[in-house]
Amino acid sequence: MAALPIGKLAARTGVNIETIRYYERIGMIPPPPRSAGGQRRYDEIHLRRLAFVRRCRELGFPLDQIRALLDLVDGGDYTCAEVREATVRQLEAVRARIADLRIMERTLDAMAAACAGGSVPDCPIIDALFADRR
Amino acid sequence: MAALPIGKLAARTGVNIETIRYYERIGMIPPPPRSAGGQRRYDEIHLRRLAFVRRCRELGFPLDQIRALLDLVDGGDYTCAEVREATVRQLEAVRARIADLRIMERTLDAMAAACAGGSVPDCPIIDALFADRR
DNA sequence: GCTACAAGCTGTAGTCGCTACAGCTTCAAG
DNA sequence: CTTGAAGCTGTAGCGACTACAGCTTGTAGC
Repeated sequence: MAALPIGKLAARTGVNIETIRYYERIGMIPPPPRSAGGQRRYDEIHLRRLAFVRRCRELGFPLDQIRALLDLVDGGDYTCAEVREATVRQLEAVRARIADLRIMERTLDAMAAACAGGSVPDCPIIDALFADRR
Repeated sequence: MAALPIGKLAARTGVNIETIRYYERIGMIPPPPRSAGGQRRYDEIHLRRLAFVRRCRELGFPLDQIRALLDLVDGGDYTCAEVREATVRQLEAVRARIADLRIMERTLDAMAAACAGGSVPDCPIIDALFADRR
């Protein structure tokens, strides 16, 4: 029924056209059938799958993990535990990244606070950046 | 006095050898003098400068911003306000990134909580990933 | 002085996840 | 039937490294 050209698929999933073609090239999504003239024609299954990839990307999953997830789903014999495993691992990765960034944030904030921001050439930020850590 | 070969510089700054050569190639650090046989020999000035770059990278500054910062310092006529500007902008970038990641964190956490993790093949995480946002 | 072998050299290619062309062809509305 | 939007392939670029391969140099111990 719905035979979406790539532009419509892009509009409906929020995934860039170039990115869709890229995903196909690297095997993230299956190659769709083509029109007589060679243009890609997508259906609801492609839409669902691409939306899944998009959703995972928004949650920070790397492409190879998404591929693994899709393989699980495609296999049909996946267990909830396997999926939960991947999710928890990703959650931990996100938390680790946040922890890193929070250190950066505190340091930058302290540096900005130490600096009056005047037109004097002697800046405590530069001093801090040049200072040896540890 | 101190004529450090690249390996020692790497050890003292915590910057990978390959990365040091890369920084030189892209003009982040000046090319050092060479030994008779063509090997790089660094001094304290190089050490300080590389440590500065390292410190900025740890704080998440992109290389071109670090370059701008170094240009400011090299010019000698920088003002505290300019440096503070760059720092505050970087702080904002870090905070924006944290905000993004916290959304991911909450979503992943909710998904993991919704999932019992049993060996049943019907997984609420997969359902959530396939569900339309909005 | 000689011998090992650690350390350094250059240049190129790969990583991740896209994004941006150039130069062409096809589709679909009027 | 025309026209302009949309799609096609293939390649190259981004940022910030990292990892070779295949060679040369430096240096410590004898």
